[in-house]
Amino acid sequence: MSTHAAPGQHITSEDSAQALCPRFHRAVELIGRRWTGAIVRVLLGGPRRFNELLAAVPGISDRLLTERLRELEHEELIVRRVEPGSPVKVIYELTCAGAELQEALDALGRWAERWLGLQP
Amino acid sequence: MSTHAAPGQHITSEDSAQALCPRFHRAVELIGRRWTGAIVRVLLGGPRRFNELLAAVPGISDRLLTERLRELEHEELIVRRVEPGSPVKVIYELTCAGAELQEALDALGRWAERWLGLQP
DNA sequence: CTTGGCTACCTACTTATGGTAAGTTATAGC
DNA sequence: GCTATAACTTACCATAAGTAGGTAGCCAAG
Repeated sequence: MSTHAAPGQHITSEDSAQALCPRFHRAVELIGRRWTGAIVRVLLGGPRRFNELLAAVPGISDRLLTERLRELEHEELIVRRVEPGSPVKVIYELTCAGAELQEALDALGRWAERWLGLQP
Repeated sequence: MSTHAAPGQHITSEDSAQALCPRFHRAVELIGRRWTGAIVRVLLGGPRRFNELLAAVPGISDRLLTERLRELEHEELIVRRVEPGSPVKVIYELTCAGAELQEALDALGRWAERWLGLQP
């Protein structure tokens, strides 16, 4: 098994590409991106406005929140809804696909409760 | 778990710091780091040697694999065992804590099967 | 006894991603 | 006209990831 293909060469399906389910890989890369899991978890609690998310996800910057929301929208895990008015309200909520991440995120949450101490 | 607010409930800046369980946050930052989820998932299939992991996780470089393995070892999700011999064998396997990620990763895997297409 | 191969790394360098701060547009209140 | 708020942009710098190449220890072939 020549794993590491010569410089510049691409890894082909022969070599190990199927060793790990590619959909799982995509999923972990997607919700694993910094802040994404946290954002989705907040949205599991119901629709939220931009600034509510900013407050609910401690540490994230507005730039990154925008970026992550765009990505999630593109992946169709959330929808963006604009309510016109005095100051416009932009509301984000989970799609069906997004909401179904609950089981996985809850399982991860339970694991974290059990195994992760709190010392940083 | 007290993490979720009821649908529609308002999140204020006071509770924002605690709005998202810090352990969950650590967990998602930990297994969300690039490749980490994939590595753990391979190890759920049993102990693996360095080069076996390299082959089983398509796309990862040896440098990053080393780095991720060190991190996982430090977090006590895996143990590193060296078997002396002609060419030394270095074997990585999950600790109890690591093995218990199975539920969460399986749930994510099921979600990915259901919702993620394959087009890259 | 030198050459080449294997395993499990390490070092240096380049590119991509994340973080910080300031600016923008539009509307509203004073 | 001045200031505020919401939801972003833009510009810039820091950190993380990707790539290339090298190393040490051992073995077996030539």
